[in-house]
Amino acid sequence: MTTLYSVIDSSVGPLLLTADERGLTRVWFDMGGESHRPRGHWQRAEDAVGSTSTRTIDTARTQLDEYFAGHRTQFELPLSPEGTEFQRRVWDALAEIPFGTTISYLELARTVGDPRAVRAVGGANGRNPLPIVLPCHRVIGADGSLTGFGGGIERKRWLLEHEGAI
Amino acid sequence: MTTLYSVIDSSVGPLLLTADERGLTRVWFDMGGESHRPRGHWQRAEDAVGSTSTRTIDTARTQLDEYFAGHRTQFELPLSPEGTEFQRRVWDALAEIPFGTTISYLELARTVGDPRAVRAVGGANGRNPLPIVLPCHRVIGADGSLTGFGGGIERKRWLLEHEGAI
DNA sequence: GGGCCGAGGTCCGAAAACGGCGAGCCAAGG
DNA sequence: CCTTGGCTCGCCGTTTTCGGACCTCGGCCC
Repeated sequence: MTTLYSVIDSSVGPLLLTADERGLTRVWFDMGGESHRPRGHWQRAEDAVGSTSTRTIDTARTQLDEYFAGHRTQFELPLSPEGTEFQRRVWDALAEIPFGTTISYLELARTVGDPRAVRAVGGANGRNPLPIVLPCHRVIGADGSLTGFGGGIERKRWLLEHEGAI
Repeated sequence: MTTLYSVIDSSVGPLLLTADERGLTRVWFDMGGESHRPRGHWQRAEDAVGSTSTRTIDTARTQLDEYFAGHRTQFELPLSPEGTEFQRRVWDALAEIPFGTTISYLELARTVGDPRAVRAVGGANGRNPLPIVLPCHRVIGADGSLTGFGGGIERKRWLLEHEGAI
């Protein structure tokens, strides 16, 4: 199971994408420092044309471009996020939130099954490996505050304004 | 990083070898039961001729044959044992013990740096993933007793007699 | 020979700390 | 009154920490 990567440009800065044979594994924002640098054992997607993983990254790039251009409201590509059973349940639920909509952590917890698991849902949200594609930015505080975002509140606000959901 | 395997015959019974691109990863004795059965996701070395890993396994087979035939007293091939930093220090030290020689756990502990870490060295020895190649069988009790061996004391005795070190 | 103890690293399970929250309460300002 | 902001507390999955048990021993005593 080899991992490929590629960096693309976007309205919220460069994005580092990684994928394996099963699908897209991560989307990283450039937060400065180490986190945005490719790991040593990854291979450049450009050097492995024709592979499944490369096709996944190409598709992701295309659809993200369309999203930022305002021509796409949902993503359709193979995903392969790694996480616990609970986290995957939360992330699955994220995919159901429509473009331009927001919901609260409480509501999200409810759809996941346990309204009391609010903070746990917050945690899982914070560890979403596929921001933008899995729209964790559409989850906000019950009082309407933006609360937090792995890529920085600024990017969260930008995305919500771009979707006309501010 | 894919793992290849192959089974070879030896004077102490069949040996299951595994290797990855970096080198030999494990040598398993047949202890009966599950432990000697290849894991599902490994590939047969014979089905991947030409790869680095296959060459490693071929080399290992050849050198082990020579060792058991009495024509070889040390191994020269890429190794890739997995373990903690402490364990690797111990295993590195193992490689320095000459053919036909024995040392005590205490001496080994000393060369590793801390004479008090005797039992820890015993533990690391017990988890040596590359028996025979990394000669953990040459480590015996300070009073000359054989004490223990992952592959069974019988094999330890056989190896030491074969090396004329009994 | 047998038994007891001290030693260092690892493994494993238990317990505590930590969040991208929400509700309830209280105090201050309009 | 009503709103805001600041606290406190309970909730739940995850991560980290901590404490014991275990071990291919060696030294000491009987």
